[in-house]
Amino acid sequence: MLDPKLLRADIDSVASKLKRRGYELDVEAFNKLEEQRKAIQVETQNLQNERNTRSKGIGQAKAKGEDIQPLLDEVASLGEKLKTAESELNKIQSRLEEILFGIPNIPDDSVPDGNSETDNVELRRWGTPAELDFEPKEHFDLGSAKGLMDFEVAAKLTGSRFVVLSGPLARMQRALEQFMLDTHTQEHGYSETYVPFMVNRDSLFGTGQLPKFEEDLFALKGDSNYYLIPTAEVPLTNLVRDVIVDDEYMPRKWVAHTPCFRSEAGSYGKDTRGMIRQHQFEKVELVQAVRPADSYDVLEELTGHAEKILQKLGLPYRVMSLCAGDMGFSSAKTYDLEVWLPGQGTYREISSCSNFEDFQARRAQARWRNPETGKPENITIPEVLRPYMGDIEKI
RNA sequence: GGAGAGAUGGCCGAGCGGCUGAAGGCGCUCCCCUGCUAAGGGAGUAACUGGUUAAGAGCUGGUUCGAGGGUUCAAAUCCCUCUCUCUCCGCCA
Repeated sequence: MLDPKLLRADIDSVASKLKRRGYELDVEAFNKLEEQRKAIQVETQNLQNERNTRSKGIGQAKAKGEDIQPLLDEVASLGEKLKTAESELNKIQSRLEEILFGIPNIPDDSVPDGNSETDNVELRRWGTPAELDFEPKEHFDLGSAKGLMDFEVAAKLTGSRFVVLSGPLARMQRALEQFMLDTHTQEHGYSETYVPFMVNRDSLFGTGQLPKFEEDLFALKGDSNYYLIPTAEVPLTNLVRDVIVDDEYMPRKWVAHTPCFRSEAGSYGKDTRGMIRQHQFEKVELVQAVRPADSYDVLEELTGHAEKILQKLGLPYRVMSLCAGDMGFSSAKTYDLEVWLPGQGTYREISSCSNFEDFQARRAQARWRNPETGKPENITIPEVLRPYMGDIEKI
């Protein structure tokens, strides 16, 4: 959510920046509502003030043993007036909020113009796609041929857009997860984190999936408050929801491996073959909470961390700066990493790095200030697990 | 699933429906004292937000004692619903 003060102070420039991403802000409507809000809020607070001082007076009179009936008669009509004013104020404020929560983040000035994918700007390439003297196959042909990747049996178990991996392929997925976690924790300074795979509405609201994108989520048991996470970004970012942290707390660097669940509503017919657009997939997510002034440097740094993984794996890729019209709702600037897919003869998105500025923080009421340092305690690791944990003996 | 207890400021912990934004303690900040250390004395110490303003300075309002409703002139205090935490019993693919 944008800073309401920014909208009050300089709505025109906000509107023109939002226009770059194809969002039309109704300036006139907002200003009008805002004017009403101000008038009614002042009136309401005046009435509250009157009630407070009068009630105090009644209390004091009673304490002195005076007759309070005349005073009670005086305030008789106050309650009704206050109630009316308050409900009017609530109505206007919730309308303002509705507008506010529906406004996407402002694209940074460095974000290229454009409306769609085709306007994204390539920044750099790494690696060269191999020259092959044979016809490369798609991953699903390779996997299916070896009997290690089975979409049919997954469809039987659940439905379309799921997969069963077997033997070395399942193990390779695990190896990738481990490799990424180890690289990010040991070389890039992230703190490994295990989080719930289900979150409540407040958390989804904090990162901006709700209220607008409910249909992209899997909810549990109808009207329950539990949703499967579409990305670990949700639990990780919400770690600091409603929290005021100390300056020393920053920067915070989290990495988590989780399954992700997406309904892929609206993408029917797209990428129906293979593992590219599944309802369930594994992801290693990086999230940093940093001081506002550092956020753009950190975006570059974090993108570099993601690139490092592809470099170590020897996978050619390119870095795209998404244009204003192609960025996600909460993002102020986004880089996509696109990896070369020999079977498709093209680069495809594999990773996405965004700076949300204070958009999510404000939504989630995450602020910074005071620290809470816990004392570390030693936990002995069972011997058989040590090989999987870099041979350390204690935590 | 059943029975019970609880949720108050950075932390601990009081709190008869009005004079409690909240006693007391700890912590923290500043000052005094003490040749170091320890101790002692004094003062201060919630957040958010509206209006005003160039202002995150000041002034002046409002809101907040787990959350949401309600009763009342007045609610941390009374009533209802919900969430979470703790204890005991049951269940556990």
